[in-house]
Amino acid sequence: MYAEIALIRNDKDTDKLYTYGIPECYEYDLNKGDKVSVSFGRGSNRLMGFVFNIHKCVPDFKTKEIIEIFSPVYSLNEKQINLCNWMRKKYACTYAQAIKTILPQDFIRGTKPACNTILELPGSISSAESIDSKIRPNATIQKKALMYLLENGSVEEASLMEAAGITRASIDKLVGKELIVSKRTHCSIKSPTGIEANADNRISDNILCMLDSPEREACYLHYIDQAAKRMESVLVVSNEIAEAEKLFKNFSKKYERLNPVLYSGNLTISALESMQKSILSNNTKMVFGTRNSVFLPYKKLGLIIVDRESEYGHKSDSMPKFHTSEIAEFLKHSHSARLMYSDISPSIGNYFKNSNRNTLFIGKNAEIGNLNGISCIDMKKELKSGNRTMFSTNLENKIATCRRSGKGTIILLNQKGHSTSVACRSCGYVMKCPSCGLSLSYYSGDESLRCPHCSYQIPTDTVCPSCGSNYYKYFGIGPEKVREEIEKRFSGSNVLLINSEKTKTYKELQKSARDFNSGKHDIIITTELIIKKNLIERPVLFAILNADMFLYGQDYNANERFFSLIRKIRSSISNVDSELLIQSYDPSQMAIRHAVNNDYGEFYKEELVYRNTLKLPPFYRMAVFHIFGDEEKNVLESAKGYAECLKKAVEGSNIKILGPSKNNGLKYKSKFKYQLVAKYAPVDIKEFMGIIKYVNDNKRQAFRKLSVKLSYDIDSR
DNA sequence: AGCACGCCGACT
DNA sequence: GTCGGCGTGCTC
Repeated sequence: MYAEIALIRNDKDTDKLYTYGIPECYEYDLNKGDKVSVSFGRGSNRLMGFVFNIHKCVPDFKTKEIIEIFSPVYSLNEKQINLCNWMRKKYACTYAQAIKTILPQDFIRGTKPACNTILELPGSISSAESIDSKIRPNATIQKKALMYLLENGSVEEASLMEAAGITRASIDKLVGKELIVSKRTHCSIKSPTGIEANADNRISDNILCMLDSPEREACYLHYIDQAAKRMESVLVVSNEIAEAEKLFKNFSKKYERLNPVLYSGNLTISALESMQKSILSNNTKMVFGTRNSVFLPYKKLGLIIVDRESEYGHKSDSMPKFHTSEIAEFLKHSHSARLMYSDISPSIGNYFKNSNRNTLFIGKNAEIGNLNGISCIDMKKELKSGNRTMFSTNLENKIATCRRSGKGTIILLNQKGHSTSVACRSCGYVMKCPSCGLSLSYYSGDESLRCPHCSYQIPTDTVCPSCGSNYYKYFGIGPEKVREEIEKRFSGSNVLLINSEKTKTYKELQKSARDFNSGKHDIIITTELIIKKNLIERPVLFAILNADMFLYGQDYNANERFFSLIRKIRSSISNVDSELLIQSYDPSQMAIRHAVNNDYGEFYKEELVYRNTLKLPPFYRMAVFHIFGDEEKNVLESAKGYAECLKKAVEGSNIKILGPSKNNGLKYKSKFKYQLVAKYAPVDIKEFMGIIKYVNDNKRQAFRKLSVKLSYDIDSR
């Protein structure tokens, strides 16, 4: 009998199945999906691997034998093996990357054996003297091990390793010298891959739920009940653990009989093991978690809910860069499960996909939140009437009224610092970050200039470094400047500035919200941070000082994000006396218009036209390649080489390659990073995957030699 | 990642 | 003739 094994190595060269012989003593115990260890290469290094196939046909090359089988708690089940094969194609990733994504790290490292290895002394050794005569006098550990065997008779390998402090490799050597006899017992735990759910072939239609709480929860309950009645499992995937915890708390009482669990990344290995066992044995039929919970070994899923589908948290940032919804679609097919997406403002891409199917849309025109009034101010008119400040007359009056009536004000700004750029009025020199090339923001607190992207920071200079004049000017509105203005205009106001630098934890954010709700502060200047968490309780005036700042981003998602932001503001409002005011220099922009009318359908229609004419997703797809490393010269050279090879490979096709360009993210992983973007039509995906494979094979050695690394996202959004 | 093999120049 | 440095390619 032979097993085809995927090896766990960080190497694309060995990304294929290797055939190993199955020792006779293991033939009964070994199952597809089991974790094993094998020797690989000329050295005697052991590797972990997973069995992808078992067969009888004798290969026409030499084979080695499997060394050890591990406990079935670490195994992949049939569906997970199918998922691995699918991910390898879909994301152009390796077996090892797919397996590492599916199984917790601890399971790949874990070494609980499936079969016990029993060790004892051979008949020729019966006394301490005979041990001394067979080993060298300075081999203290070997002596300790043999003495332990002499005293205890037959022992398990693990207990000898612990008692004598001896490694497995040394035991192997002693076995080879016939100083120890090794015997294996049969596996006591049966592998769980045996019984598979009988999938009926009826793939039900998706559900897209656009309801806001509490109707949203009621909708979940309805479909969970249906699945529970059929004795099927339910998976609820949230974008972040706090959200998953909230749902878990709300739902777990009602569904105690389904033994609900909360799955998170920071569980201990023993907790993970017992959770896996409970899901495998179909004892646990309800799981709440973040994106990784889609990889648990479900027996028969009846319902998958992807909660807050449009949020970033659903996308993985390490290879393979999967999105929860992609894996959920796979699960839907392999389990014949129902799949529900839920978001008050679904992503354009997902809405588009589901519009072309028989998806059941729920709550398309549902009310969102309790907004009392929404208005839009044309700042061009303000300019004409002589108001050159950042506050329209209307806004200024409203803030004053709010202060008198005890209403709070929240000013939304997606900027940092005091001023977003600093330039010399005399020569036009603009202060820029030397590594990112972005305009430096001015921070009034410590009189510093900082890069909005990296950690670059310098003290403010009094003279221009280019021409020496002292005509510096600060452009662009940052939160610090807004605070100055407010304190000038509304004396006695207590302004709170919330940003991601000062408010790092959820607790700090909660405290800020409490202070605001209690009236300790009457005005907050913040990013969208506080809205997402639904922490505001008192009646408020929301003000967006400059909607154009959100809309003129270089990102094609800007419209979508702005529209979604307004929906979230609506949803976060629990108090009926709240209102929203949007200032813009061009209020006729369609994202603003539809956001004011709260009309997703119309927004979607118009946005789709725009995406289509500009050949953007969902009509075209973007793949992003990151080339990174610690030596800039090597990284740049590699990026250029990769781009050249890629461009040559796509010649004659409809695929377009942009770049390489410098990218400033990823500062914690590598010092330098360059980025390539490929734009392709969905019909060209097969051709494109072939090209990626070809280019990667071509460039692998060059990258390795220069210690440059590559990661990519085939379908970025 | 490590190991072997093959090619080539240097040195006995 | 043979030793060793280095680049390349394979590992079931």
